[in-house]
Amino acid sequence: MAADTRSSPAPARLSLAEQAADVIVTGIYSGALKPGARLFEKELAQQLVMSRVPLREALKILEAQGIVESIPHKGSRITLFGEERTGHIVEARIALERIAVTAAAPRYKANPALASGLDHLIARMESAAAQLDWITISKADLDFHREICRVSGNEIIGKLWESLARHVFITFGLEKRKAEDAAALGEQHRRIRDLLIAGDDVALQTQIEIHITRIRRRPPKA
Amino acid sequence: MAADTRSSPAPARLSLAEQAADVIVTGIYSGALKPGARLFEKELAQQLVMSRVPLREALKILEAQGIVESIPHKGSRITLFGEERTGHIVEARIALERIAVTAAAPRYKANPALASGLDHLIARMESAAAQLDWITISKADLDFHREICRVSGNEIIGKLWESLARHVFITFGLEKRKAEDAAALGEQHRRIRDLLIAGDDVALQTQIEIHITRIRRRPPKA
DNA sequence: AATGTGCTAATTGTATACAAATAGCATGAA
DNA sequence: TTCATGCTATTTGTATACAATTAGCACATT
Repeated sequence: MAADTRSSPAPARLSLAEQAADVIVTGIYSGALKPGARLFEKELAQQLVMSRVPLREALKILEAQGIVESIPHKGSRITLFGEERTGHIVEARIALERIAVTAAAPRYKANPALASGLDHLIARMESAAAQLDWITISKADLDFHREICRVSGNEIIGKLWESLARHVFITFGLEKRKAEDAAALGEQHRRIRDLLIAGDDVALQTQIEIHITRIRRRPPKA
Repeated sequence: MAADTRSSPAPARLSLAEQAADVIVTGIYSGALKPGARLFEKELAQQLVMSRVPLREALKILEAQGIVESIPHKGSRITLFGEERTGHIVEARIALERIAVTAAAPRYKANPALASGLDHLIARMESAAAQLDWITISKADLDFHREICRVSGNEIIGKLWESLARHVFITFGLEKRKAEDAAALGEQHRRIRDLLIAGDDVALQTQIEIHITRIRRRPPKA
């Protein structure tokens, strides 16, 4: 059999608990699960077609990441995402991504071929933007930044990013979406890509901050 | 009955899984569990006097935080803490704590009474230092920085800190300990405390970086 | 000898069953 | 009416039992 036809089973690289965590987060993104809502284990488990054991593992993961808040013997609820929290997420994101690009830039400069990973994600982002497929846009956007973290080689930043990315993803779901925003994404990310290859750290720092902050206060003229 | 005599049971603010996670991390700190070692669920569970269910929840938490690495159907092992990783932890810590102090400083300046929380922790740190009680020193040290995160009001930073703090704690356990280091801790932290109340952000930024970096390259003269 | 194959033991993954704690409501007394 | 008390139903927490996957070893084949 051919080596990479990848037929049926697919070795399952993610545990059931992690898959459940993803489904829950996507549910929050899509609005099916609302911030502040209580999560009943039995109910959620049968919705996800699994028993309570792996579901509880998923809840523990999400609790460690701050997506869910639990009180022993009282249950879990989805963390509230207010104005203030959204601001905190942006702040943390800027801090994290600044280190990531600073560490990654020399590697991209030394080996520009690494940028192909970013190019693929930009392409995916743009094709999704053409159809206003927001969830694919959001995921590709976060994957772009995850890729930078990966290339940076700093695994700690990578782990922290995994937590933060879920928060960012959820805020993406909460935003009002405008077609013009989608159209601008490709250019935004391409600029970051180019600065990474150029290795211009100073420009990167400001560009990252603009890019992350952009979403909230957009220019008046559009 | 008197309101705060807090007799026997104590409402259990932490789930068994979270307690288990703490015990495991402390085990790594103390050297009982070694980085790279595989963790067998059955064995660990009976050592901690619990069943595999809450233990697995603990492992999921630790995996989300990067303390443990798991592969489905193959098991979990403690993440390796090499030179490189230690450096990454320091980098991430500087980035996180910089935002924390920047956000917290105005609050300390506006309300200096908040600093009493820090003072208590410094006191605990110094009394532990007098006896070279390293684990208490380490915990108080991290509690000091956790307190700053708390006062900053940024809950995202708080969550990320919880992950990072466990890494830092473990590196504390791996360090060679010298009495002179213990003696210097009080002064180090008191300086940060003072700058927070003064609200001097620029000085704080450099002081935090020095403080965090200190541990690794110490001055030649002592 | 080297390699491949099948069996067995060990380990992880999941479901079910049961214990403990909580919350809501009804009941009753002040 | 208001507050306290106790019962019941719901929900979470944990243990045990079983299924599925993996790893190691013996054995056979080339």
